Amino acid sequence: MLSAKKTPYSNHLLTALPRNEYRKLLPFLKPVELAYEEVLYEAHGPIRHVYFPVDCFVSMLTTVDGDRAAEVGLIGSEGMVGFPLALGIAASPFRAVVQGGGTAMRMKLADFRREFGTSTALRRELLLFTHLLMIQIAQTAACNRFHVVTQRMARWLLMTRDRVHSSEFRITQEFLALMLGVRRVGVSVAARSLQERKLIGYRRGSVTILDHRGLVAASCGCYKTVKDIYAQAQA
Amino acid sequence: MLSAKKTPYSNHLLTALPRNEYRKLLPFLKPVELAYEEVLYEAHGPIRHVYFPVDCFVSMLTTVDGDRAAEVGLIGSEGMVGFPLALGIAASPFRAVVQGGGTAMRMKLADFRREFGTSTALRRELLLFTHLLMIQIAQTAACNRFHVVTQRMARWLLMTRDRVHSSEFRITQEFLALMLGVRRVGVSVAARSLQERKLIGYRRGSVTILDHRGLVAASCGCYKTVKDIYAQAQA
DNA sequence: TATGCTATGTACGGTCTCGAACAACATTGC
DNA sequence: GCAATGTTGTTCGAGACCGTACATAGCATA
Repeated sequence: MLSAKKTPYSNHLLTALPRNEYRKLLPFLKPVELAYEEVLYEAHGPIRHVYFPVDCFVSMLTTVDGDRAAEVGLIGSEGMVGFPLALGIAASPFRAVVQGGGTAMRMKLADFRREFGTSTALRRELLLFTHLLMIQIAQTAACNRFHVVTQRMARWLLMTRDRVHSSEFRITQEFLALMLGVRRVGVSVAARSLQERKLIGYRRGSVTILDHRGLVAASCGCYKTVKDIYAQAQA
Repeated sequence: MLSAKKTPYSNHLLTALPRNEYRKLLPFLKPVELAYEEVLYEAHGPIRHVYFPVDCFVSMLTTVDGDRAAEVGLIGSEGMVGFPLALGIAASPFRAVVQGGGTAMRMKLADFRREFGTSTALRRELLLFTHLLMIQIAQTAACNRFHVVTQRMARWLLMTRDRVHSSEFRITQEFLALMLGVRRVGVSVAARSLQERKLIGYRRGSVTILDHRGLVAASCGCYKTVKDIYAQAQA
């Protein structure tokens, strides 16, 4: 563990609800510890619980050609894993894998459906979040098309930082390569490039962002574009 | 015009509605002719009308780095342009450009909002479509990462065929390059490759799919993956 | 301390795509 | 007919990334 104390952060979707609606949900929310690499949903698999990340975050992966996979979206405390339920779908189109281990608030499918049906505020929040996630995915599509590994890696590190609320986090180059859909060698080279520019530091299995602004400059505009849209929508 | 007669096709979202709900919408639906390259929404621009394509189709484009753009999704008669309204958002995150000119049913924003609020079936259909579009966008993200121009071009041609319900359609290599986010030269080479394999034919500004199955084989699996998901969901 | 296992570094030739420039051809209007 | 415009074909060197293989370094356990 990198920090001894629990982070004071909570889930943004929940805290944005009116107080009485939030109270109404509380009995059905159960804090759970999610472990690194834990699979919450398989691709096309059933959604039995929804998760509101608190200090962890989750990758959404799409598979192509049977085996290869690429990350299409990242969900942290700004959202909910299980968003397809907001569209009335109880199956996850993507594989959902826990990246940064930590706490999340979990709710059973049946409870969620009932509360979702009765809470206008929850519906509004969740549909807005789904909209934002869609934008993130679309930006990833364009980003994958135009930007080089180093830029995409910088973007990923920044997005992760925003979701774990920490400049240091555990991640191996191998895993990062899986997320970015490139060879580990590519990550290795990109990481060294960022390190030589003193933007990040890394040791076996963990990365530290040393120069946030520099890293933003080294990343593609996709980071800032999406972040600004999120910030504006959730203001 | 490639065909003298009007196609008998209609919009799937509308025809899937219960008859009485469809009748209720009819007074507010106005058929309009959409022209090639017409811009329905600017990126981040307001949505003043929604469009249910009948025999035309529309590209959703995301901009990066200020100028470059890439297509992230294609909407035809299986859906509705203006889907963000289903999520309660009246601004389009993407630029929406008419690709294949033709007919669409248009509805004013205020009318749509009112009907959307009262029709359970319309809500369900639209949310399902939004879910499918999300999957298409995510698949595009992965596809952009892993597949070469020829495969992606084959996929695009097949997706377009499905949406215009015709094996021949007007498209220049220049425009196709914009959609795929590559140079025109890349499209030129890919097109010739497909032509030499007798999968497509093309002349100045128009393409014909000669061998559908062969083209599917030449495309990446992304085409079939997404198509199967659409087919299953709309069965 | 020795032994594995995991994580990272480095090297190689090959392929795809890039940006740029120029040539050839088709279509339209004068 | 000619000129202007729009569409497609071809070439060049450069760069990014691929797949693969092998070497080194950190960490855990016995």
